[in-house]
Amino acid sequence: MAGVRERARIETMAEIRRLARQQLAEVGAAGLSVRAIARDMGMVSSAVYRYVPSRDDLLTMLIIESYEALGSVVETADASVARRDDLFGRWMAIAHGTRDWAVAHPADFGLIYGTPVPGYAAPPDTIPAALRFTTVLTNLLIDAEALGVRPVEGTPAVPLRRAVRDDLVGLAERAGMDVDPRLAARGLMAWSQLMGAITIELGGHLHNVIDDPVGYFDHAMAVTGALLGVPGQRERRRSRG
Amino acid sequence: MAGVRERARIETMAEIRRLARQQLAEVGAAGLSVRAIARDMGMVSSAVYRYVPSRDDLLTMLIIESYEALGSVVETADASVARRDDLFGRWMAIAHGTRDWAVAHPADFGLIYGTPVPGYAAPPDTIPAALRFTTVLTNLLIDAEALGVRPVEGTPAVPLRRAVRDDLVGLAERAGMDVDPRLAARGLMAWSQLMGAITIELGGHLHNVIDDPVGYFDHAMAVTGALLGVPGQRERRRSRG
DNA sequence: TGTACATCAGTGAACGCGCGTTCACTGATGTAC
DNA sequence: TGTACATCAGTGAACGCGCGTTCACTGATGTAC
Repeated sequence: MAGVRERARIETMAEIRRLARQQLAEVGAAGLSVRAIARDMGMVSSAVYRYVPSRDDLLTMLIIESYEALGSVVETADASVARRDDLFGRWMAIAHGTRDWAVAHPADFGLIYGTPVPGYAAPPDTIPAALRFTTVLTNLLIDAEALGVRPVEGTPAVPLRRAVRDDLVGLAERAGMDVDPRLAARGLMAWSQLMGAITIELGGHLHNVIDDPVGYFDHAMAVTGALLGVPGQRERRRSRG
Repeated sequence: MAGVRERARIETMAEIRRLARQQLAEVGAAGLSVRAIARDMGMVSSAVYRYVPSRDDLLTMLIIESYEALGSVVETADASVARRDDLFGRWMAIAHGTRDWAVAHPADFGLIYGTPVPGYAAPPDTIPAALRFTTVLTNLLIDAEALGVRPVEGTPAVPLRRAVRDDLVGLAERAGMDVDPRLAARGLMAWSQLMGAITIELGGHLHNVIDDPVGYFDHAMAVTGALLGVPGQRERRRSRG
């Protein structure tokens, strides 16, 4: 019957997380305060310690949750594209999914991809959660390789230094990808382009520059997709017609 | 004779800034504390108020200084390339200059391009300082346009939405550039790719992925440069030979 | 060159505030018999 | 179904700490005559 106590505990826990997240948005990670949460809940501060071992653990919890939330959003976005060989469509869905989430939850995005909080080292528990996002991208690369995409076609060929090549081969191996290191490099670049575009927008650096941030983002991601070697609708339509 | 008093004042001011910057690195922007600075200087906390009107003004000072420092680094990097028509060389110098500075001063980089501190709104005084960096990039675009660079050549053509096109035309006009909006878009993208690559590296997201971050960065920026339409050494050598 | 006054760097105490965390406690909810 | 005991959510006080900012002050440095 899920006991009254247990149900209450779950609800209280959820409330703590909700208020913590709200505080994150209002005062930032460094300002996150156990006492403030207690105050918002109409509790005495020590009561919160029945639910959360310490402030740092609370922060870790929020980080993991944010990774999970973004991971889930991106998995859904990718999965929403029915034609699995529409790599461009999948890339655009992933990119827009990420941006939409980041714009809706800027503080959460900042928590995981923003300036690291000095003195706080994210514990290893966060790694699996963080992998959800990158796995979606990795799978896209694997499918691209399987479909015979080569990043060099149609986009500039830039040589890869030996050391970087080795890094990328290692990355591919660990991820179980059998992928050309150049394609892997393009994947990483697409990732950082995505994060960079979002970071710059959230940082307000497009104010008075771009009034249509979605439009600009869409364009930038389309170019990035092309750079990945993933043909856009236009190109594909042409090559089919 | 620059008066003893005046010289002392300048030195003390410099010391405050130095310690503030050190604190920034150690505890982050949110943890920046007037009292801690005073403590480090062996002064009483109220003494600092002879030099700095308030904590927020101190933060603003640091932001402006960081923009100036980065701007200066990038101006120097760009100027260090003797052949002004070597657009690729200039781009690479700018990119590496930015990364080197960011790696050497991660907290300062975070202050200006990292997660915004909630509740703190950068005053307009920061704008001119921020423009130093973007002006260097803008000039590169202007020179690219003058040299007849068209982003479409050799890199994927992706159509620009009307609204974004208008934004970019406006941007170009305000910056005094007579530049194809597509080229302007590529310039913005290069900027966000640059910032994204650095943010991701500083955030530790390349740990256990890339052991040679400089090499990877160099590759990524070379590809980005090609995307800008700026021919790389290799291509240029070939087209010359 | 010497004196009288103004400037200003730095002191020390205080105001009112917030923080994380511990601990002994009360009283309600759950469990075993 | 009823009683005895165990569990556990939440209390309230306390520890020791840090913060930004103001204010009346002392004493050294600078300036005008």
